[in-house]
Amino acid sequence: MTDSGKPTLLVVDGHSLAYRAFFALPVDNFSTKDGQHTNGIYGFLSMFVNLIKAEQPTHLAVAFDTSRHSFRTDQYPEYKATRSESPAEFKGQIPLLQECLAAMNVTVLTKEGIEADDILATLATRGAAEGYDVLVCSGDRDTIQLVTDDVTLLYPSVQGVSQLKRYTPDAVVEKYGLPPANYPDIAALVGETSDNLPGVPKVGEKTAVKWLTQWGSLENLLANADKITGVVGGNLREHLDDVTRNRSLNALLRDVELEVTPDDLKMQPIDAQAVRDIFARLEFRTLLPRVFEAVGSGEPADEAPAAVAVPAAAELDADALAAWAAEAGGDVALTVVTAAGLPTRIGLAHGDSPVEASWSDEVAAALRPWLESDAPKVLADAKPQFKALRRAGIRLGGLAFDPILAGWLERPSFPDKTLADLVQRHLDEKLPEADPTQLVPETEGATPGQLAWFALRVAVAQRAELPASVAGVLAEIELPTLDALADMELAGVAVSHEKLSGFSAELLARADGVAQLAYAEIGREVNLGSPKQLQEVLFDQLALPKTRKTKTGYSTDAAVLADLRDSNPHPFLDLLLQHREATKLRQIIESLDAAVGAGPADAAGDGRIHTTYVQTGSQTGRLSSTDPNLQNIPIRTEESRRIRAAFEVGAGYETLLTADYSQIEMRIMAHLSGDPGLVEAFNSGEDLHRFVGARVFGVDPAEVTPAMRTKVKAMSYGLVYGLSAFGLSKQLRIDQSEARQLMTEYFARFGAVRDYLRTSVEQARVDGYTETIFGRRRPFPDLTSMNRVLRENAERAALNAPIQGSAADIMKIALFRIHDQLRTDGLASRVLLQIHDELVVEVAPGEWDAVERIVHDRMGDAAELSVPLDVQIGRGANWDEAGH
DNA sequence: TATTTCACGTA
DNA sequence: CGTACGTGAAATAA
Repeated sequence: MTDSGKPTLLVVDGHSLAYRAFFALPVDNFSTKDGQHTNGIYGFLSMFVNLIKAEQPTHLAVAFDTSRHSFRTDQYPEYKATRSESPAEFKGQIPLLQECLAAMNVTVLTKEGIEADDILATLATRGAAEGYDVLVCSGDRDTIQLVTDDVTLLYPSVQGVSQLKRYTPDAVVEKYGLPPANYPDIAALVGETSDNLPGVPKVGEKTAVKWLTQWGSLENLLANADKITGVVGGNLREHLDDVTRNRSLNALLRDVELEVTPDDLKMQPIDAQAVRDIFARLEFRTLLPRVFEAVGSGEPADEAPAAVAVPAAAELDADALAAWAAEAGGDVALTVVTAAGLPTRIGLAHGDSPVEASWSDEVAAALRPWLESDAPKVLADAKPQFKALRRAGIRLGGLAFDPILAGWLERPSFPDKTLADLVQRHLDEKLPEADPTQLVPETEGATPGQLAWFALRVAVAQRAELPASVAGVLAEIELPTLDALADMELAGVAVSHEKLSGFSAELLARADGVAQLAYAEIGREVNLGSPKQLQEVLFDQLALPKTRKTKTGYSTDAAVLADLRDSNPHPFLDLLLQHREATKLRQIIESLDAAVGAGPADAAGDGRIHTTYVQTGSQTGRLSSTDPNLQNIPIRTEESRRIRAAFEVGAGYETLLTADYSQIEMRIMAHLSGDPGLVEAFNSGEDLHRFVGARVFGVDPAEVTPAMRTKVKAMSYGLVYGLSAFGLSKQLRIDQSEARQLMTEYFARFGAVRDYLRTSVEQARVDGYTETIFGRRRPFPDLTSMNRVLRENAERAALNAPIQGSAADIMKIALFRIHDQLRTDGLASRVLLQIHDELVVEVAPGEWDAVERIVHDRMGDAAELSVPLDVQIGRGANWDEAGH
């Protein structure tokens, strides 16, 4: 609202300003880590929030061009024809910018065949007529014609996009000597090179203004063209048509049919979560507070009209609750509120009548039959609730849907982490949440019954839009796996504190000793853990050749140091590598040791480590493991295996069993590609790499040398990741030409593999997603990106996704079948760990034979492929012994 | 104090 | 210029 008391309408030309920002800001400083350029978006938004803060508009819209084609190009095909193609780096930014604006609830306007400036002109004209103070912000000079007492133009100066010059009628007169309405006349005479609209030769702004002042109007000037003397007079007479054309083209349309009126453009509170999401994606950090400051965080304690009345949950006693559950047919949503890993409250919902109760022995006893039954249940983020119930002695049955898992399957790249996110996305409502920072929250959070009510409605919405194949993955793979994971987390794995702490002390002593020697080599003490200080030592003090560049300098990673050691041997390098190894191992040991018995509050003191498997933790379908991560325990070096030796069979159990799939990804490649050679390799029983090496190098399997085997092995594994000749040469330390030769030979023998990889990416480009053997999908929007880095990254990931994902599916199927069968067969043995293609099982006394058979068979028959699934079993008192 | 970067462990 | 993850220390921003 301005001083005049009139509302202020701000209309912005999104395209022209983003384009200016694109050139004003260096691309290099504004790209996400996967290569999406963001400088235009950032520059635009930065200017935009400043503008909003400074001008405090009450109404707001941003207009965009739809394409280069418009009614002007219809009239005059050469219009803007000389304008060069906008850079590839810019193209993808406009849709993302529009997403940002949508998240901010800013109206974005486009219209086919109409340029953004015509939309601005229409809104400005209408707004002024309807009593608004109008601000037009555009980088196109033609918008000067819009300026009136009610319409001010904000035009970016050459210094930068954030410096906006205000054009009022007076300012226009001051700059051009004529009122705004005459500006198009000037422009018509002068012409506009950037629009490919030639004007009258030798006529610039000065002459144009002089003529127009003298003759009063363009029409009068043109009518009297024969009275103009000199060369310019002749030029004018020769270019009368051009001037008329220019004048008709540079007149902005003021009556474009729009679906909105100025009144519809009232500023809306932003969707704070959506803004956070998109900014996180674009890796904008400093912008977020600025946006919130300019337009408010939009988190409406103030006005948020609850779109839908949330039904109050009825508080029931144990018997009433049990009766309610027994009567409810169909899906019932369930929410278990937990504290310290145990249930405290429980809520149920079915239809529009949520009910709830505090957890008690009575409630547990009354509800147990229903909870353990197959009656279908919907739980959002079921695993922790499942675990809490198990600690209370109840094993939940009938898990039918989990909105969090469903959301992840639908959008694995950007999973919604909470029910609140899903309520926003699928219901477009706000889940009432208490402000955790307030001791006595102003806003009440949803009660357990209400949470269940929301979860059920989200589930209904998700079920309606989940593709059948994805719904199948949820029901047939993910939900059964969830049960198994909960049990694995509860079980934990026994780890010997004694073994760990002894080793840790040893490593600490060694690291110190090595560090002292390293200091002696360079004559001073530095922090060997600091890449920055190491760069000084290596490249300044020791003047070693510069290595691979990183964002902040030159790399000092192990591969680089090993190269450096070959070319420029120096004792410091060896000592540094030794120090790294020792400190890394020690760090791993320390964090494991801290997790023994400590762990989450709910598991303290049992001498076991309880990891958490994040079922939504990957984009391919794999699990991830956190707190601590037990999927990256060292194995490669002799020394590091001492860590695995600390993972022991627990009290009351007899031994550990490890089982792993050998070359599962290559087997999946063989299956998916149907390559006869590769299929034969796996069916022949011959060692895979020996077999492949024999084919590639044209020798007998017996004659395959270790060097040959290493090469084809690297090639085979690299294929799965989309390896290039460059990458292969680097890894094998051979010439690129030799690497290329190797690839050629390989594909000559295994051509179907290449065909498969090629067609699967092309198919993904068409579909927009990849699919595993079992129907798990992963979207790949970047496969059609104009940005080469983005596109090629997406291509490699798309190549890998069906293979890694199918392997993950197979392992999950094997895992829950083993888990389930151990229980139904009445065995006490239990699965403890999953490391992508390996399982670790704790075997109870006397159960080895039965357990080995179950594990072997269920892993072997988890999927029916055109090649066998080979399973290796190991046995030992600890993980190192059991491994192989 | 919170977030980012580098390095490095696994499949 | 090889996919998929999680963690900790140091550096950097706030």
